[in-house]
Amino acid sequence: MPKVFLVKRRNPGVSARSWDELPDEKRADTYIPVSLGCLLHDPPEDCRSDGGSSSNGSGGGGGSSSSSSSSSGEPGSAESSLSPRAPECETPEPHHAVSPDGHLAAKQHPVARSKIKFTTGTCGDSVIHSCELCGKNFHLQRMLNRHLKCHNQVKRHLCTFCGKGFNDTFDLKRHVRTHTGIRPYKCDVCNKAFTQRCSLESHLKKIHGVQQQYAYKQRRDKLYVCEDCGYTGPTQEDLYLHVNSAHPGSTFLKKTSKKLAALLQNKLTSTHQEGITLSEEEERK
DNA sequence: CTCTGCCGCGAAACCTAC
DNA sequence: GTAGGTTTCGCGGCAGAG
Repeated sequence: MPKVFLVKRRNPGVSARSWDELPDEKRADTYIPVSLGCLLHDPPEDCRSDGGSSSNGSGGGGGSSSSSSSSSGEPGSAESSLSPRAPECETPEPHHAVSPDGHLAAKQHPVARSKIKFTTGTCGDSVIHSCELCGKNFHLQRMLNRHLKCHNQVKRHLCTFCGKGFNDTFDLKRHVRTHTGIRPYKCDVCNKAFTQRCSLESHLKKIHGVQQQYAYKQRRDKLYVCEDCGYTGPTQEDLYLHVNSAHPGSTFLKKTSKKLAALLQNKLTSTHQEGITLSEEEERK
């Protein structure tokens, strides 16, 4: 990645990974407090409902980014005023929870990183729905609705390990891998493993010179990952069978839609039956 | 039709070798 | 200090579930 993008001011002499030990005024101006204290002390329903009081500011803006802040509506100023630093509820201690499979949680301190990206305010030609907060336009109302979540201080999906909040379940799921150490994407060449596909692809390209055969934004073959043990399978059925046998109490099984579960169970029993009839036939021989 | 989960992209922050 | 690789995550697009 070109260093030209690394334009954020850093707090001299202080590792960003110990920001949570510093008072806010000593942090970089792009710091977004984790507000874990609030998360831990406030009733969860407050933190998890949309439109509630402030909690986690990450993603809500308030920082500066050189890359994409341009174009209509002065998004930078809009977001800055929108998201002043949230009232602090600092985390003096990492939340040492234990994951369902016994991982000691939060060996690392929770990290409040400033990942503020400004939107450009442009989104195609047929612009209809406009965000009043940052000026970004959307061609569909539902896209605007979803976008509005990113301005919301309250994150609906909280990490059980460190308390960090996310707008998206997948973002949370992806984040949790940093605690569980599950790295589903393995390099075939050197066996190094990564938590995200793009990390693997970046590695393959830079280290091994392997160019991906996918077009821009083309979806890759889905990899089904067991978040309990890191097992990966090529199909959902494969993963279901694994979880069913290895982690019967897994939330994955509860979350799997009844329709799909029934489908897979049918398939499972039918293959089981096939196996029985085959063995019976072999016995007759 | 809306909501939600998943995806890929891009970028900031971090790490480490030199 | 610099360069380059890695980690992490914000967010728009898309597709499936409800």
